[in-house]
Amino acid sequence: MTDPFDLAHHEPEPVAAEPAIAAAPPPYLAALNEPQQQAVEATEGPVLVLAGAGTGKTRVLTTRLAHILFSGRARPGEVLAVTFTNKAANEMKSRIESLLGRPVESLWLGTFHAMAARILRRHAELVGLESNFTILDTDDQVRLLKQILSAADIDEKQWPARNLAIMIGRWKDRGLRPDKVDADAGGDFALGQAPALYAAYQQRLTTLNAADFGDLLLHCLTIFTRHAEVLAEYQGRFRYLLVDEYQDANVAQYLWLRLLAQQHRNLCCVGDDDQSIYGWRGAEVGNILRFERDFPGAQVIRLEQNYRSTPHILGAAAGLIAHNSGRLGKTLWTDATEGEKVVVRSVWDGEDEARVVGEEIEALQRDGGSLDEIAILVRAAFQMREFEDRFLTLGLPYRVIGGLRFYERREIRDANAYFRLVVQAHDDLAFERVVNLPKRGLGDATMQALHGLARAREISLDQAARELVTTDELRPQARRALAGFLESLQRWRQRRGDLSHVELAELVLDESGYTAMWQHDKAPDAPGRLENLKELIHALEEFESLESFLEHVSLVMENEQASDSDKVNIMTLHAAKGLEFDSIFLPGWEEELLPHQRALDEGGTTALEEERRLAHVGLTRARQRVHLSFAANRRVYGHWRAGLPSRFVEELPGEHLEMRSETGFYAGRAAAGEESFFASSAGRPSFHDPAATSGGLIVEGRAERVPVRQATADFAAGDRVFHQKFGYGRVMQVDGNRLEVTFDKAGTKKVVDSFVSPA
DNA sequence: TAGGGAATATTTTTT
DNA sequence: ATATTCCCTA
Repeated sequence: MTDPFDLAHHEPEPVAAEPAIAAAPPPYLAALNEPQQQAVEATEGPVLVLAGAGTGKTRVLTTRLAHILFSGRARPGEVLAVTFTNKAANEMKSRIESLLGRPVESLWLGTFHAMAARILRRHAELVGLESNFTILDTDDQVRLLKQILSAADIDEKQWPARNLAIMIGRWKDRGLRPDKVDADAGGDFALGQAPALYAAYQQRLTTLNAADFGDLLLHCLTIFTRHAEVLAEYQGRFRYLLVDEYQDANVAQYLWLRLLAQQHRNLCCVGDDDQSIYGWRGAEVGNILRFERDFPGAQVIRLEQNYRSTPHILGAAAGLIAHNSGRLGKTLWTDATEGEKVVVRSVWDGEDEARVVGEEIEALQRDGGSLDEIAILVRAAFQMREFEDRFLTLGLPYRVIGGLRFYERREIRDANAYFRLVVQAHDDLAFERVVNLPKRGLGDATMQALHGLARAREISLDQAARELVTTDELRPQARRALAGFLESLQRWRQRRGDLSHVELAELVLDESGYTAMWQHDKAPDAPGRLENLKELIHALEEFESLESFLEHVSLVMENEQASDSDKVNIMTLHAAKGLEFDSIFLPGWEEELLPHQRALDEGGTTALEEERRLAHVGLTRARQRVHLSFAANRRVYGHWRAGLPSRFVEELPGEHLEMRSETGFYAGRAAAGEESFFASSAGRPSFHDPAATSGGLIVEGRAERVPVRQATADFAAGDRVFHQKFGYGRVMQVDGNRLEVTFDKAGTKKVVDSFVSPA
């Protein structure tokens, strides 16, 4: 009620002016197609917007929100809009502001976790926390669980803390508090003690005044169910709720939304069941499939006009995803002209694949294409290296998207631990992290003593340390070091009043010796770490206080990606969701890699369908062209393995494909006495090569040997050839069946012609 | 306490 | 192959 920015007040057209608006729709509506308009205007009651890839989902979401505000249906503080990533939240915010033509501050717009944290800070005492509770990240969690495992005398070797963390995370995803977890839910983890360990972990978190990511939602649920008046407050407040990427919501998030939406029932969820690729981290496709049942009277609006891809790409994607069952079903269509067919190519191995992709990219570049508009989407990170290697030799600029985030770096986490300790003296995890960093000569013995005292007295490590230095318990050296550390902490805490938080941060990093530690480190990455620390200080400047910065770090820190010069993008298929590029390369469409073997092992058919959706996401990222490829051989963790084309290749409708496989290629292998890639396929799913009709490759992937194409190839000087061991090269001289070949990489060699094939 | 050598585990990722 | 993590010894 005290929102500083009350839109309804400033708005020249209050609710009474509604008919006039309807008669002449505002410009932002006119720019939308029919179903998009419906999705924007269906403000009342539950709405599910099924938005296929490239159908203008974000546009609908933002316009809908703007429409709700413009029409005076709600003030900014009465709208809750949730996303999964900060990137999505930021994008939505800036687009809404540009639609409204002014900044909006009081909106509840952010990630599920940020919004839940905001609520939880206000009512923390209801779940036994203080409002300044610490938010632990995955790393802290695992450290804590390690302690709990060792306290319970469980061999961390046999039952890794990380696995327990994942297990607990999944329980939290499903909204299960320790008392709700089945006694046998943990399987044989630590001989069935997992649920008890979960309870101990929660106990410990409360003592530490800390919450992990899952708790943010879970504690909210606890508060909502146990304190009707608190729930009622938020239910009354949020007149309209919007949810992005609903297919990614887990059960806890679903319950959270359902509770909050109960009073006004104006819940609009936007999502695409065909893009659900996060089941492995708790997302429940069931949420979106059950929407109409969960919210009776719900309208379902389908956005099916695709503004991104060509008909061939959409056709290929549609044919693939049609193999999934249990879909809500959408048929994407487009006005676009036909465009290029999806290029499917077989290659010998990963290196070959990278070479071919490199060539294609150079060709695109020659035709005036921008590298920024090209992306290589891989299933697993290890596939990236091959491309990086190749692009380095070609001098082709690239960037890798994803990977370690800024705040996950060790030095940043260390620095933050110092800040946390200054702000919150009893942050034991932070204390432990930095008490001996840089080395102060405080080892196991000291820590044992500290922990013992802290546990016995139920006090924090900081307090325990203060007591311990007044006794003779520690060796004089350790005692002096610990006293010095405590003195520094005290000094820094006192200076919070007279220094700005930025100056204080610099002082802490400096006086603690942390900066000096890296300055003296001769490791090659030390200078980079110092750079990062500088960047951290720089980032601090944008915040009012250390506290607000720390909240930002744990919840809202962006994955800064400098959009610098023109570069090819390399990323995983997961990281590509929500992005689009002119040209997409999809390497590694092989059995065991694209339907990933581990996914299949763990999740069976469900996982297979998720893998298929992943492939579908890959295809639908492309505006103009897709080149996909599979390799006959791939080096996996140092071992060569023969592979089969992915079953997904087979599932693509042939009319949208163009096969480009070098004829005679595999024969060359067979002739050289290698085990053919198809020959190794006995007992594997059979593979029908769509090229069989056009390219004269292998027809059925049965166990028989590929017919040897006996040297129809007479080589002449100047021919490009390929050799299994030496790679590509050019024939310099012919002497009977012996060739002198200058290889691109291996230099000049004499080889027998049956060992090379035409390239 | 530190540093080296062995052991281990390598899908996907956000908060 | 490789990177990280862990354990043990000096």
